[in-house]
Amino acid sequence: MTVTLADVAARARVSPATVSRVLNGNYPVAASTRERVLRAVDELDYVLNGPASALAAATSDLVGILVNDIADPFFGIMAGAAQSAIGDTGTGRAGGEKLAVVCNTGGSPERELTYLTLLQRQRAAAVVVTGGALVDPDHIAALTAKLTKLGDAGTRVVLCGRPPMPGDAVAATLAFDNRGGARSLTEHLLSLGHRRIGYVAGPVERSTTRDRLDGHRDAMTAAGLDGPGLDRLTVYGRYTRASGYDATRELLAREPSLTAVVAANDTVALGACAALREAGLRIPDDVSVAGFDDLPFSVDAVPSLTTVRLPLHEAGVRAGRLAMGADTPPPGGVSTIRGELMVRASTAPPRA
Amino acid sequence: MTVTLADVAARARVSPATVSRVLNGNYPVAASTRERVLRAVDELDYVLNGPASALAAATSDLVGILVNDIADPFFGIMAGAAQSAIGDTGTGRAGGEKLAVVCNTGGSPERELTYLTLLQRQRAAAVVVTGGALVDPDHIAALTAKLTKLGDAGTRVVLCGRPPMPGDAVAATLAFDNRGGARSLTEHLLSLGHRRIGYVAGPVERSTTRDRLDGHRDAMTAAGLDGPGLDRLTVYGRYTRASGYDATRELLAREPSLTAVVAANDTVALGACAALREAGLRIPDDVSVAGFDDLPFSVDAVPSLTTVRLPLHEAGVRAGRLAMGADTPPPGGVSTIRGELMVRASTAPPRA
DNA sequence: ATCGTCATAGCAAGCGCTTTCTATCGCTGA
DNA sequence: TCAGCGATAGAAAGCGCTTGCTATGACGAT
Repeated sequence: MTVTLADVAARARVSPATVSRVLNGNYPVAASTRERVLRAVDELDYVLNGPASALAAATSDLVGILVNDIADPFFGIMAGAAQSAIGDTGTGRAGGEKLAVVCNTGGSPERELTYLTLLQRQRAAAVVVTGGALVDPDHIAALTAKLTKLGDAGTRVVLCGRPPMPGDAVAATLAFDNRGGARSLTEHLLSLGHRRIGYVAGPVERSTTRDRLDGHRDAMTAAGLDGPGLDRLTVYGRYTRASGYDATRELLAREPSLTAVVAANDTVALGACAALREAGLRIPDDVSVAGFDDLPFSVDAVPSLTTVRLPLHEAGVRAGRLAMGADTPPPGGVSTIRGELMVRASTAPPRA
Repeated sequence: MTVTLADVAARARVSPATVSRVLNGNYPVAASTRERVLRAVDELDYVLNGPASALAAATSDLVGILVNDIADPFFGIMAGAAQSAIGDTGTGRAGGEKLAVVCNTGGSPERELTYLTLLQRQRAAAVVVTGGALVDPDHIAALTAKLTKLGDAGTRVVLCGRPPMPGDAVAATLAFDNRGGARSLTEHLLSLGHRRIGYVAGPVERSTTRDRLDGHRDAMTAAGLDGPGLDRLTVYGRYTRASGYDATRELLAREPSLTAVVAANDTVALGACAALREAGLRIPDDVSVAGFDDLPFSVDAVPSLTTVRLPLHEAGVRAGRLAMGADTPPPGGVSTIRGELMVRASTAPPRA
C-alpha cells in the first residue's frame, strides 16, 4: 500500500488539512508543526498523489511542449530550452515543480490534435506549441478550436516559432521572421553576383516553407529576377537531408549552370552539398550553398555553412517563461523574432 | 463550466456508470445504449477528466521517457521511436491512448531523480530511462531505490541504452554493447596499421565513457600496445563538439605524431576533425578519425565518418513496446544490443 | 406456471486531496 | 475582567470518475 496524506497526518499528529497546507505552503502553519509534518513526510517517504491533487485543486502541474520531430535539433533545442526554463521557474518549494514534458507529433496534424486532447484531459497547466503550422484551413480551424477550448479550461497556450493564430485563444506567440531572414539570405547571394539561384523548399503545406520561399522570391523579384524561371528553379521536398540531396539533383538536371543553391534549412543544405559534390562541383568555387536555422552542426560543415541564425534557445526559454506566467506577453500577444545572417565559407562570388 | 461525465449521462439518459463503461469498453453495454452515449459525448464535446479518472482507477495513461539531452539526436531518435511505438500500441478505442512524454534531464542526476518523482506523483503507467548511467555508487543507489518504488507502485520500468541495475525493480533492460563496439573500432584502426592512436573520451563519471574506453583498451592491450602511453593518449571531455575540438588539440600537443583519433561519439569526432584540419592535417591522409553511434549526420561529414552504428531507432521501439507490456521482456530481463562497425572514408592506413 | 440464468443498467461507496468554514487559544486594549 | 482579534488547526464537503454489488427484465428450462 502506498503512503497517503492521512498516513503522514497521523504520524505527525495533525489533520490531513494541515499536511496539505504545509506541502502547498499557501496557508500559515506554525513553524514547529511544519517541521513535524516535514519530518513525517520524509520518514514515510511520502509522494503526493498527483491525480488526486489535480482533481481536488482543479489544476495540474503538467506542461506540454509539442514538437514536430524530436530527433531534429531544431526542435530539440527549443524544447530543451523551454523545458529547463519551466523547471527553473519552480519555486524550489516542495510541490512547486512543474512537470514539463515534450510530445512528438512527427509532423502529423492528427497526432498534434490527439496530443492536445490528451493534455486537455490531464488539465495541463500550459501548452507550448512549436513547429511550422499547416497552411490547410481545415486544420487551422480544428487547431484553433482545440486551443480555444484549452484556453477556456485555464490552460495557458503559447505558440513558439510558429505564426499567430486567428482569435484570442492563445496567450502569446513567438513567431520567427522566416520571410525576412530568407530575403536577406538571397540578397546576400545576389550581392555576390549570383543570378541563377536554385531553391530547395520544404513541404508545400507548411507555413514555414511558404514564408521562407516568399522571402527568397521577394529578393529575387526586387532584383528583377522574377518570372517563370523562378518556378523552374524551385523544388519542394521535406526537411531532411535525403530530400535535399534528391531535390538538388533534380535542380542540377533542370539547370546545370546554376551558381547557387538556397536550402529550406541546414539539414536540407547538407544533402544539397552532398549532391553537388557528387556531381563533381566544388563548394563554394563552383556552386554556393546556403541553409537556414544555423543548427550546431552547420558551423562544422565543410565548408562551414552560410545560413540564417534563429535564436532557438532564447525563443524556447521565452516560451517556457511565458507558459509559466513568469513573463508578461508581448504587446498584442505576438512577438516576431528576427534571424541573423551568418555569412560563412559555403558562399562566394560565382565564377567569372 | 466544463462538461462532466454526469452531463453526458443526463443527456444520454443513462447513469454515469454506464457512460464510464462505454468509454472504457470493459463491460457489456447494449449497442443502442452505447450509441446514444457516444452521440452525447460527441454533441457535448466531452473530454474525460484525466486526474479524476486516474484517481478512481488508480492508474494513469502517462508514460515518461527520460533522456539526457533532448537536443542531441542520439536521444532524440530513441525517444521519438519509443514515443511512436507507445502511441501505435494504443487500441484505437477512445480513451485507450497513452500520453507518452519525454523529459529532459540535461544529464543532471538530480533532475533525473526529480523527474522520476514527478512521474511517480502522476502514477505513471511506465517509465523508460535512457542515457548513460553514472558510475557514482550513491547515485546508483538512489536511482535504484527510486525505480524500485516506482516498480512497486505498478509503474513498468524499462532501461534503454543503459547498463542493467542491481535488483529486480526493472522490468527490462536494453543495453548497448559499448565495449564490444569500441573494441572492434580500435581493432579496425590497428588492422590498418595504426599504432599511435589518441582517444577522446567522454565524461569520466559516465558508464558509457568507461565502457567505450575499456573496449578501446581491450583492443590496444591485445595488440600489445598497453602501458603508460595509453593514459597519455587519452583525454576526457564531454559529449560535445567543442569538447572534441579542445581535447584533440590537447592530444596533438601531447603527441604530434599520432596517426589516428578515436572519439567517444560522432559529435565529438566532428570537433576532432575540426581541430585536426585547423592544425593543417588532412583526414584520413594524415590522421584517421573514428566516431561512435552513427548519427544521421555522420555519413554526410566530409570525409564520411567511420563509426559504430547503434540501432537507436530499433532500440527505442523495443523499449516503447516493452513499456507498454506489448512485448515480453528478454530472458533474464536484459538484452544486449550490438553495434555494427561502419567503415567509411575517415579512416585509412597511416602514412608510410 | 416457476425459477434459475443471462444480459444490462443503476446505486453508491469510495479514490486522496484541497479548501471553506468553523473552532480554539492566547493576547491585547478598554 | 472580558469582548475582540489574530494566528492556527480541524471538520467535512466535495472534485469527477470507477467499480463491486444489487436490481430488473426477458427467456428458456423444468
